[in-house]
Amino acid sequence: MKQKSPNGVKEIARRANVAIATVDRVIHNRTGVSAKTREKVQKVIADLDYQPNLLASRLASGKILTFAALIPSVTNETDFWDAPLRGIQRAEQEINQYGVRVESYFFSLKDPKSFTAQTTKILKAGIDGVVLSPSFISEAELFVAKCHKKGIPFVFIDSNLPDQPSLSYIGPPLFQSGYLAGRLCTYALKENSTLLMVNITKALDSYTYKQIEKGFRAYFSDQQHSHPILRIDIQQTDFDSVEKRLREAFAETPTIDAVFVTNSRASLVARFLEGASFPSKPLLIGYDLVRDNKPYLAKGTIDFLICHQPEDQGYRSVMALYQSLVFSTKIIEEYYMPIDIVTKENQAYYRN
Amino acid sequence: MKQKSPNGVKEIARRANVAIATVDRVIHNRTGVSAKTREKVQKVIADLDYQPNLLASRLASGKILTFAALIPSVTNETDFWDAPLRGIQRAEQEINQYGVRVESYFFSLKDPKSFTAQTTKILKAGIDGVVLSPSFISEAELFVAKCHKKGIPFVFIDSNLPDQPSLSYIGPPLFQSGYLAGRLCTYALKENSTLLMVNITKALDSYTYKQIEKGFRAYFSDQQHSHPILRIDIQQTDFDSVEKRLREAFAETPTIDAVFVTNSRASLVARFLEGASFPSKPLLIGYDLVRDNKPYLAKGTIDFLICHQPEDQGYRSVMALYQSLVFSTKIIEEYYMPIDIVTKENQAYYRN
DNA sequence: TAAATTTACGGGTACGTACCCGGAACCATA
DNA sequence: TATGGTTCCGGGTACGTACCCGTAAATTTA
Repeated sequence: MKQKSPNGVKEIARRANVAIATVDRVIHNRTGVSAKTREKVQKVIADLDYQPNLLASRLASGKILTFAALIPSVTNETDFWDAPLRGIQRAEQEINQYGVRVESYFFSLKDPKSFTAQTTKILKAGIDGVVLSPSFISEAELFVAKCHKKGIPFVFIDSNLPDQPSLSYIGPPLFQSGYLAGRLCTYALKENSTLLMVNITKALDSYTYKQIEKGFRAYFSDQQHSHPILRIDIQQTDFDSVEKRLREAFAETPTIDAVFVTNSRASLVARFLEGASFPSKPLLIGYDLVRDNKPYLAKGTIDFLICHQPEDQGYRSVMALYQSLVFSTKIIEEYYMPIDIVTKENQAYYRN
Repeated sequence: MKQKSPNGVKEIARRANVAIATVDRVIHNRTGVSAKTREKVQKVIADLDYQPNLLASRLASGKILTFAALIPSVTNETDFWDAPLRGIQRAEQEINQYGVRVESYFFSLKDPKSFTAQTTKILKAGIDGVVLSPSFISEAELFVAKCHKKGIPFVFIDSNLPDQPSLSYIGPPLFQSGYLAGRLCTYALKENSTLLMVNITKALDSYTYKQIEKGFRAYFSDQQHSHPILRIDIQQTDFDSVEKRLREAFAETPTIDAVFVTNSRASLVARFLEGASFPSKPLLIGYDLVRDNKPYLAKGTIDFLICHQPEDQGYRSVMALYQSLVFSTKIIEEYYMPIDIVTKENQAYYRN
């Protein structure tokens, strides 16, 4: 009934009067083909607008790719990295149908050595691609240099190391997200309000915080009317330390009407605010819909959380490797996540 | 070197002492297998936790699936549906590697007959699955009834027809998005402010508008202090009609401090606001980052746009069909999109 | 009990690509 | 011319599954 005209390489071989194997050589730029034959075959390929059948290709090759994901472990201090991990696993589930494995490696944010230890493991494991959070800058640089030498592609997730030969960076546009935080603060500001910016972290000097602060300040310098910005840095991440410093700050500066916490620890400030009493509660903005923040957002103590779809970051990172290695797709070098505003009202529908 | 233990059906056949064809019969619940043999094979399958190789499966079967997407065409009045279309095309690009085609059918939002005409075409085309926007309720019901009878799965996109045997609904949670609009309005409200809610549409009676309004009102009835809500319905979508009605409304009620437009036509209101003069510009909230809204958002005339990732809706709709038909994955019946808040500051990073 | 059905099952080929292996043609050297 | 080494190319099998076809066994019918 149906006249079957052979498809793919077979048809190319027929038209070019060569064997399938030769077509294969041309397609994969292998040696062992004369210039003349190569041209002839390439012409036929172009004429037919040939698209290889990836099903058949991957089936026949039988290769299985293994990716490594190197991210901080979830601790009881923060479950932020649970979301990217979920995304990574979702991606794996999707593509292991097509012969791809993803192995997750975890390190402690408190211990650079744990990071390095895992990188050693990864290099030994014979991996085809890496997703990593370059939390420790020099250690990460060392690692990706080795990857680069071995020809192993890598993508950065959540924070970037510019000027590295990474396949891609997938994460937030930091400056602009600080800028947005500025805008959101304005809803609480009166004529002579003061803004409070709080860094609760040990790693204050990181690129991340600098960019966010720049953006935040830029917003106000773009406005006609400016407000004083009080900045406090709290190196200890326990509640008592935070409370002490905040109490001092509010005592000293009673005009604070908006608080911006530059990372996911807004819940600590929220707890403080609930314990203290104010004529009118200051506006509170933070980052990330992590476990500890949720109840305070639901109660309205936290007004806004800025989020960058951490799960999707994980998913996209793995898929970027997959796209690149399997389909040779060109990958966007810097993929910036959207800047999402999460509130009490839309939280239920937010895909973290 | 490497000891090859045959995989998949071959290994099952070996262990169960039957032919591959018999294993195949069991896997696909085909007839022609004795109860005893069937059980024996099923046991082996369970023991091995066998997962069929979809690459090989789809390669061998050679079947190609065809989906239809039935959505409104982009007009010069609104380019909203451009985004879902992009998502649909992105999905197609991704899965046509695996033997799936997606054909798009367009209808005019002004003409129910064009909708019906396209459904007829689709039914004739011998389609394996349908994505549709059920803009015309009774016409859509007729169509999906026919699909259901033929065993063709369908998913609703952007708006829903409850109580239909759809595979899935993918779209916004309307009530809650109206609710959020309420919250966002409050930033502009003073003690005795009035709220203005504007419907600019011919199809006012749709489920969509009712849900949004419910949510919007619910927000204010949940607060202690309530504000009067003025609602005006404008059936003509040209600027002159809109201007006239708005002029009247603002003249009559000078206390309007926030305007909520219940669909993507906020740009019309923005244009009016820019033409008029106010002591302080009312807050303006609308829906969707469509072409016409963008400049007003950038200028700050529109303060917030609520968006529901229309491109992703298109993508997810197609993928839902794919997942269901190819992998027999169980699909979430009602997939609600997140409620995104787009402002001047984060617009550049919003993936529409 | 023999013949006619029906049921159960196995052999084998095809899907489109990857890649091994072996042979022909060509070239250089002695 | 004989020998050895390249370069170039084709045959053929494998990947894991789907499905056609043929036949032995079981069952029904005469």
